Amino acid sequence: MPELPEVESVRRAIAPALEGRTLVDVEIDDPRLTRPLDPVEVAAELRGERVARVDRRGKYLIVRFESGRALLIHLRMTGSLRADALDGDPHRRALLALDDSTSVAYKDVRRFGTWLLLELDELEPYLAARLGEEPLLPAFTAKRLGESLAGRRAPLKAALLDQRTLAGLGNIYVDEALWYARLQPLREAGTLEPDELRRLHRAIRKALELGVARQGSTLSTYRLPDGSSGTMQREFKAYGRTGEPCDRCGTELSKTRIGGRSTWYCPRCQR
DNA sequence: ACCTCGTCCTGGTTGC
DNA sequence: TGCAACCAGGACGAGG
Repeated sequence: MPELPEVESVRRAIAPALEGRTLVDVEIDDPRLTRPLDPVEVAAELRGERVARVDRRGKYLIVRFESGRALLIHLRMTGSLRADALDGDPHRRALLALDDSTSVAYKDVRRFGTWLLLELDELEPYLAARLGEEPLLPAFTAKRLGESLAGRRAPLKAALLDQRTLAGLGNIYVDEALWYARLQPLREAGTLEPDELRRLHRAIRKALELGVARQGSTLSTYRLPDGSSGTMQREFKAYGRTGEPCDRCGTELSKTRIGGRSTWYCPRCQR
């Protein structure tokens, strides 16, 4: 499931292939990808655009064109960008042909992913309405985290999955961060003490930075643009480890369901 | 304003 | 063995 570390890993790997290149042909096969817009029209709009830079905000990839427009790509569950045409792949949903005769393909088995073409003045409002602080930037502090959780009665797990609290955490990295922070996922989000907020702030940073360093976690479909796998799954402390001993205290890890999402935690040292 | 839940999707796994 | 039911979850909209 592409979360911040996976999207950032894809960005770093695909940026050199796209930056400075002109889209000489664009093919979009799945109407769902550009919904509610007609994929044929979006493809036509993209043709001739030259890529200035590839950025990331939360779990969004931002392909910025020299015209000022931007293509906002969200991989959702199973989307992936590949530095390859992926000819014959039944799950290829779009194909970009570049002016250096290379191709970038978009593959998405479950078709949750989205492509949105925005004008220069639409991009920042679109993102600002949906996303909180960028957790790996200096502006994200324990104080800011406290402010975004203040007064909230939802469980910590649910509050951290909300992209407006902070941008980029998904089911995996929330469980990992809460394990590092020694905080119970059902804790009421607005009740954290200053010391707990500092622990959570450090833990979020730690989980995400390790994820980026390992180029994301490959459980089934996540791949880097060259088709290789991330290795963060080897570092999991909580996610998916039902019944395994906690690396800190040895207690068997528990699995529960919070906000409709599977949640793993240590019932002894996460309070 | 805040919170929870159902929906969209497909393929792999589980259970009868 | 075959097939149905279940499970995975990011974002969004409906409803409380």
